Amino acid sequence: MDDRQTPPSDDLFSSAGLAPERPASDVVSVLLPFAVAEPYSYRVPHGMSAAPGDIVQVPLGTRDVVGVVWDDVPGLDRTSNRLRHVAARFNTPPLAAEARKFVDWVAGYTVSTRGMVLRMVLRAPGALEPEGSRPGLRLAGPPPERITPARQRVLDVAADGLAWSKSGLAGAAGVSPGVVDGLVAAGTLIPVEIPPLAVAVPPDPGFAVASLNPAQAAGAAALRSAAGEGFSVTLIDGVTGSGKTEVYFEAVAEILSRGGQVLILLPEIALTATFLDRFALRFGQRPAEWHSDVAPRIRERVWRGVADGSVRAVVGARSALFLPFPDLRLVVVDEEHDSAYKQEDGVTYHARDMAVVRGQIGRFPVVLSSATPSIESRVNADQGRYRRIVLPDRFAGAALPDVSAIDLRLDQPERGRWLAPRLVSAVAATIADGGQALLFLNRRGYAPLTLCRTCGHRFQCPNCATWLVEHRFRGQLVCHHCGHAEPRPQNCPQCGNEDTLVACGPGVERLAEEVLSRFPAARTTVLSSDMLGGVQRIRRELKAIADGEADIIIGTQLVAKGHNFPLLRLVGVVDADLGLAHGDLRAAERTFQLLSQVTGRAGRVGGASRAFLQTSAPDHPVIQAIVAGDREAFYLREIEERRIAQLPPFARLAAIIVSGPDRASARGHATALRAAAPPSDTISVFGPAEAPLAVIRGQHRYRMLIHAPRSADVQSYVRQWLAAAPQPRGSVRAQVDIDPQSFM
DNA sequence: AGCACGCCGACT
DNA sequence: GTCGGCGTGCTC
Repeated sequence: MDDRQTPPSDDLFSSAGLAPERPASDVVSVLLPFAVAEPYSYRVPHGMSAAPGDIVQVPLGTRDVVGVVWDDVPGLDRTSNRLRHVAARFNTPPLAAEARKFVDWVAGYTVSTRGMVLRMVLRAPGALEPEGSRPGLRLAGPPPERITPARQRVLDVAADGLAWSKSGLAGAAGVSPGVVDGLVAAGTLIPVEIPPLAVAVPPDPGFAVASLNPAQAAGAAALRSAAGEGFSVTLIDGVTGSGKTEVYFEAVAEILSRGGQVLILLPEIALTATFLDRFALRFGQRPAEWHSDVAPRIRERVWRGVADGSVRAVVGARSALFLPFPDLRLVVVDEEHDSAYKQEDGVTYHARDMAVVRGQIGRFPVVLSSATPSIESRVNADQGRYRRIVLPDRFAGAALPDVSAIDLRLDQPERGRWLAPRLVSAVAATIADGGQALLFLNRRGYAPLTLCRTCGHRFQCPNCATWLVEHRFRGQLVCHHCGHAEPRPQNCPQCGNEDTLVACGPGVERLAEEVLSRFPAARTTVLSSDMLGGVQRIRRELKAIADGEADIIIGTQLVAKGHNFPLLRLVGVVDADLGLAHGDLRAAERTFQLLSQVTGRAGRVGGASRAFLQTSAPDHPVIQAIVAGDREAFYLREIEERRIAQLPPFARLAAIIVSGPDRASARGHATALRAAAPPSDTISVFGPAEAPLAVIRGQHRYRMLIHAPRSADVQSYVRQWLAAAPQPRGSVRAQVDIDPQSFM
């Protein structure tokens, strides 16, 4: 029956004896954006062409879905009666071959399906429809017979002859929309179509060329020449304030002047606002912005602009790596060591590593930048796989702060207080002198644990194996893993006794309480990611601090990252040991990075500055390295320890996390999986063991860890294993995490 | 991802 | 006796 639909052209070919086969474009592979293993085959209708990269709509079951024509040879041949027809082809630029190859590669590496990776590419659903023009008004007709002051104001505003939206015009003239309607009825204003807004004006590489110091200039020259040489990775390694951004901006300028597209990745959304301004100062225009906080309409516009090449520069979070760039020629990964680059759910990938792969596929340079490079990148640079640009000095002679440890065993805070006498007097001296002091504590809320002093009851999250954190300001007990919140009761829910609940340990709110009682006259600000008012509020507070509107800043991790506080003279780390507590393989590295960053906040511009680390382990190598200002000591030691223990980057790790609605089902499947692990001489499997955070959001979790030599193909091993193993049943899940960063 | 198909509790 | 709960599995 399908034979009836054979295209006439085929008959012509066959009758002429020219082509024994029908044209291959008859049936195409279409990759669909969900967890199907392989692309599906569809027939291309007459009069439609469909080539790899084309974005199409195809029928699937009872509905139509969006997919992308892929490069695979179709799995079904044209005689198959399962074939259905491509419904439509979108009038958008095709997904470039480089981007398709990237999707395939990421899926292979992360042991996920290509469809799931494609889903990350197609994450701006409205972007495929052309943006409709908006209705507008323009001054064109004769003036109205009756003129009123309000009408005159509208005419004055519209005298520029440009197209205005109705509300825009009314607003600018200070009149109600009714006045504008009257002028439309009079024929004075005529309706016109306003074309869609351009997303971003192309940045100008020559707008404000920076003056660079000799080290920066050398680095910039190296990056500029790398721009024409195909794939390379360069690590810019320089202390806080050494001007890394200015250096890689020169690489950006070089690519922009060659007409290529540029992507700059940042780990944190809160950082992008100031960064966009900085970009605009150098290039005259803000770049396009891409992260989860961008409004859907804008996202669509950016997606479309990237796809059609009109957007030349994007600054974004890790997901920006999956934008449909047709001509990407440079990726910069700023703060490359940051753990926010690791996506932990869905397709688990590390954006820094995937950026390097993207460069390899597109044959263009990748730049990694950090004041505290990851051990992985540092080793790659040491071994010559990455180039390295070292920026040794701070700008304008700004010195790194003088760091000392305060041994909490000798210099104890009073009971129920968290600041040691030495730190208190340093804060007092700093603010008396007109300087700012930052107290860093990486714990949100008031207290990490609340218990009843009579019966010992502890408040636990109903969905997670965690204690509830008291947030006194909100009057709630909150779980930091699932968001569960309940009011803090007056009486103990277990024994019923009144006023017996006590807060244990400090959070930033409690620290603020202490600071207010010690320094009642000081202007104190608390900065925390859960602050009321969200990202906007945080940005305002950061600016106020930079403008000198605070004396004492109390902050979590948020304050450690990339914000410039020019007046800061003193940094006090309230609990320097916090990150070292749960000794996973990256604990030392992460603590080193965090402490370097937070102490580096002080003294960016002129003047002596100090930092104190409150610690119970002043002899710990990480603390010692920070106090001595000896980065190299830390790196050499940490790299050597990894080598001896055969841990990454000297070996490969992968994790399989089995989760289920109850402990038994999770454990049962994990055990069954373990039993199915293929034997290997070189690859070892450890576990299953209950995850350190055994329950999150009601999901009980077991972990297995796979350890393999660098040369091993872990992905193939895991794929074979999972293919042969029993499939999870019910709501049990098994998730693969290649190169795990978190072991919780 | 949806959506249908398929087997077990409270209702007209 | 039926409506509907969502567990399971398929979609070119």
